[in-house]
Amino acid sequence: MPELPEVETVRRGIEPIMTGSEITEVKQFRADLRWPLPLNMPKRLIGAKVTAVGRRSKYILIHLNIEETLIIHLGMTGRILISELPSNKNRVFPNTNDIFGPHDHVIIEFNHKTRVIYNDVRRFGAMDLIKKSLLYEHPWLAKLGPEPLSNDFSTRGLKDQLDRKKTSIKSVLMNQSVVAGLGNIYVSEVLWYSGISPIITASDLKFERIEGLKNSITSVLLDAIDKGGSSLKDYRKASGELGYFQNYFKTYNREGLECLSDECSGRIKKIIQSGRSSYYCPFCQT
DNA sequence: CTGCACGCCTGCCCGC
DNA sequence: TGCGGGCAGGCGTGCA
Repeated sequence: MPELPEVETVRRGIEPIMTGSEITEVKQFRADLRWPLPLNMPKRLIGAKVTAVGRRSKYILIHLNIEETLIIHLGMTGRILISELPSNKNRVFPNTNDIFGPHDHVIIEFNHKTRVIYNDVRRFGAMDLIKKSLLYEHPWLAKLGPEPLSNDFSTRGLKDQLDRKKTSIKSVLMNQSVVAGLGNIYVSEVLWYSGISPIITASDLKFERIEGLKNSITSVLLDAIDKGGSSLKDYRKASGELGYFQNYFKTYNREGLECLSDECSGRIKKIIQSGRSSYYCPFCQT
């Protein structure tokens, strides 16, 4: 589910409450999500202090004052929600604040009486603890392409990648080793803003069009982050609020509706590429 | 090597 | 109303 803008929104939500805070308790309700959770995770985390909350692509990085960093991935339906711990003074039994949902899998509590709940219906998410010095050699991170909102992302670099790909631009932009963080929604949106058809072969794109594509990637992601990401079914901000970028979709979920480009009278078409839906305007995306 | 179908899970929506 | 099929924001595996 969550793509770069949603993950960044969650990161910004948890950053102020986690940074500088000490982990006082970790409750883990199952041994695995998509993969096994780190062995003895609660024991390894309790007592550690969060030094920073970072992000690489769709992965949240919880930096700690111990030798390990916690990596969190939200998969398709993962959420991170902040909630207050019940105060002992007002504690009643049963304490409704301690009744967790069936999809709450990990709870991390902090010294200032706030807790963070990891909830994931489909359990495609994952967590791992890895030594700081090996963080970017982790299999999840090692092969990622440039961060699209960093200086590592350039038209020239993107062109070098596209030139070597003989498949559709849609599939290539979904490939996390080409550029990190895009998913099915934002690839559709970015291609609409660039006027590029999702079915065009990546290596056929000329420099000028790739420059437009690169600029669209940057501007769409920044705009989506500004709007708190896109809330369809599962995604929520850490505060529980909805993002609202979905109200600005030009293509995604708009099959049969009119193209929103000026002076275009086309309708949005839905096709399947590599098993995933692509939405585009056949008239103004060429 | 590349590209792609598949599976992992649960829930929801649609058509019959 | 009930039920089966298809679909969903990701990603690693295995095969051609």
